[in-house]
Amino acid sequence: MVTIYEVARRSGVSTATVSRVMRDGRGFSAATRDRVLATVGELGWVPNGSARGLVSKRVGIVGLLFPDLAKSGDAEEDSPLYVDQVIRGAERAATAAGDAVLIAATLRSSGRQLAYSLASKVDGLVVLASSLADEDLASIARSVPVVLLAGGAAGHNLDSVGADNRAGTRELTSHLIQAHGHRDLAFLSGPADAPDSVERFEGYRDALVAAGLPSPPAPDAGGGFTETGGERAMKALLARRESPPQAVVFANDQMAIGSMKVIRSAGLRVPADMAVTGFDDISLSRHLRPALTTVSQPMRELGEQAVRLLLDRIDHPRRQPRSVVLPTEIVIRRSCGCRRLAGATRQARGAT
Amino acid sequence: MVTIYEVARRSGVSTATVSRVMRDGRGFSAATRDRVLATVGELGWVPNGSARGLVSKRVGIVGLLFPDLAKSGDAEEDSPLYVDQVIRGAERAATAAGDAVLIAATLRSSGRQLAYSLASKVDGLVVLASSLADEDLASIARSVPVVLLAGGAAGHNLDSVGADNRAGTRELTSHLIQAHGHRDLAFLSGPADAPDSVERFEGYRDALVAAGLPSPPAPDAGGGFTETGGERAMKALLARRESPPQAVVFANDQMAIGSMKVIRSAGLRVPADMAVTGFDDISLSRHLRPALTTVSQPMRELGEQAVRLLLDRIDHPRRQPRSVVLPTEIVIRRSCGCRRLAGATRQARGAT
DNA sequence: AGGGTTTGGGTAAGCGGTTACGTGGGCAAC
DNA sequence: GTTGCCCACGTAACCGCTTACCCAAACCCT
Repeated sequence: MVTIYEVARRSGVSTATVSRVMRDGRGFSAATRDRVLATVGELGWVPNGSARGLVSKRVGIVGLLFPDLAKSGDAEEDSPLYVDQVIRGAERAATAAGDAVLIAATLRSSGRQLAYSLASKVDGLVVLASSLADEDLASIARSVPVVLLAGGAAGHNLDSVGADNRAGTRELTSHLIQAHGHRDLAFLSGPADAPDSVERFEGYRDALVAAGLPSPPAPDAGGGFTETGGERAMKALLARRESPPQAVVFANDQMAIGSMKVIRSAGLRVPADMAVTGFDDISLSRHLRPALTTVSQPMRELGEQAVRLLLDRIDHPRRQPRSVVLPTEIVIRRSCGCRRLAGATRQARGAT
Repeated sequence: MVTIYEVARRSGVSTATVSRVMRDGRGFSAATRDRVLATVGELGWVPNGSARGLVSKRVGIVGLLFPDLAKSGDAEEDSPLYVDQVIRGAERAATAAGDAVLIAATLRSSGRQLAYSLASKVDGLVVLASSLADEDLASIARSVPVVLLAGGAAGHNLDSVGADNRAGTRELTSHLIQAHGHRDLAFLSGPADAPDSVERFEGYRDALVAAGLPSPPAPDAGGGFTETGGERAMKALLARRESPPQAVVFANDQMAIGSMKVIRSAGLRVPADMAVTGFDDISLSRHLRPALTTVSQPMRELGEQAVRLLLDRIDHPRRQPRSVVLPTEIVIRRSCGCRRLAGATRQARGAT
């Protein structure tokens, strides 16, 4: 392994000069710079990041922790596209800042271990909701900067970024009520502990209340944030009721998609017999037949913002924690019963 | 920032003992261990990864370099799901081995810089085809272990993993010819420099030749590996010919999907007027109407294998480079004209 | 009882960079 | 001819761990 000493020796300068050439860009002549750079190229020297990180207290890596749904039981194909987009966004923001992103998926069981292992390798951590038990999150946050993504910032005094779930679902549900005249609705939730799902249910309830309909105490059924989760939730819903509701609001797109085949095999048609909506606007939803009416949230931007907040936090450790809420937007397609798509989307800004 | 010295002092032991407790698990009494662990918990100490990496010559991080198609021009939504799956696979294999994955997307322009920046932070690199110019790849590979993913291992003497593109496309094309009796086919390629695309075209040609049809010198048209790429390629194809071909073999799913609307607006129906096939079997393809006949390749496994090869290489620097080819499998759905799905898939093992 | 081995644990030398500080030469200002 | 300053560069301490080596006490055997 070639080191800075070797480079210095071969260039006839000290290691300090080599280091300066590689960094600031001052304190040496052009001739020296060229000589050093030539040696570097010749030797193929790559400065050791650990050594650099050790002295500068900054490794140029941010971590992204997310829950691995696929691993924890459900089918492979159910893996959340949502996370992929967030990863992409995080990568983009980090690269733009000269950093890189370290990713790790937590199982319920291994979360704590993994988080600590990550923490030792990064300058800070972006933690997606439900990747970590609350106590582990709190513990980690004491030793490394953390920003929370998509929920649950409540108890912890941390930076956080999320989408306006509540306003989005409220707008969407209102559309179902006002534009389509539905009065018999149901909400099928994601995992009980997912803050996203909870907020979306609240938006749903807001809309019902605003329309003078009874306020449901809890979601009608629930499941994972996955296709099979949606399948199960829909089965449970149909089994529980004598007649199907006029419209079903799902906590996310994948659940809505998963429910489709259950609906069909129950002899029902979407949207004629039952309107169906999702949340996220994953790319698949647009291609579906009927195309899925849903709420789009800026998944990639979520990842970007989270990393930006984190980098800012790293540079300013004692700044007041901030909370960023990105707007969502309803996307009207066919599955709600709409036929024409003019003026189809509109932004849902909440007052949360 | 709390260090091992602080932990040692508070526990009344030396740093050596703290280190031993955190690592091997020998050379200290149970009482000492408990005392140290208690202090660690109390202080929330996380060992500094840089310091550790500096002495142990191993940071426990592997890098994954991939091309960012979205960034480099085409629309956002065209981003390759394929890569996301590879990332997940890599993450899984790395986590299983106690490592983590650092990801970075290269633009054409910034590739070299980025690769070096990554190289300084990792123990090794998985490089996806077309993330790096050939010369940069060679240069990087001299200073850090590299395994190549999905192509182009030819010139470089590196470990590599890929899917059996050629056999997959051959089987699929043969199906079009034999089962459906098509004799007028077209192939629409991905980026000209993508080894995957080239191999798929070769498989296509193999099948034509095997059926006694003329061997085309080159793809009928091409584009990026994206929806808009498919759109453009299909437009070019239709513009160039008097009548549409009976079947079109695309270099990947996203292109096939992108072409659908062009086909429809040309007044053609899939598969009645034109059969269409893809490659990859992204999750979207199953949900399409008509569902897309395609070749599935184990994207996640590709990522897993690549990381495993890499970790192996890191442990054994002078082992002979290996090349792993994973089998592909044709997935018969509706877009080729098939109506019944019995015995729908079969593995395509090549002799490559 | 004496010598060898094991056990528990301390000392300190690095790992490969960065950077505060020091130094000598050249040059402008007086 | 001094003095003072800037520039280009070297010296060496230090970042926070790991581990080779050393040592004392306890244990075991003949």
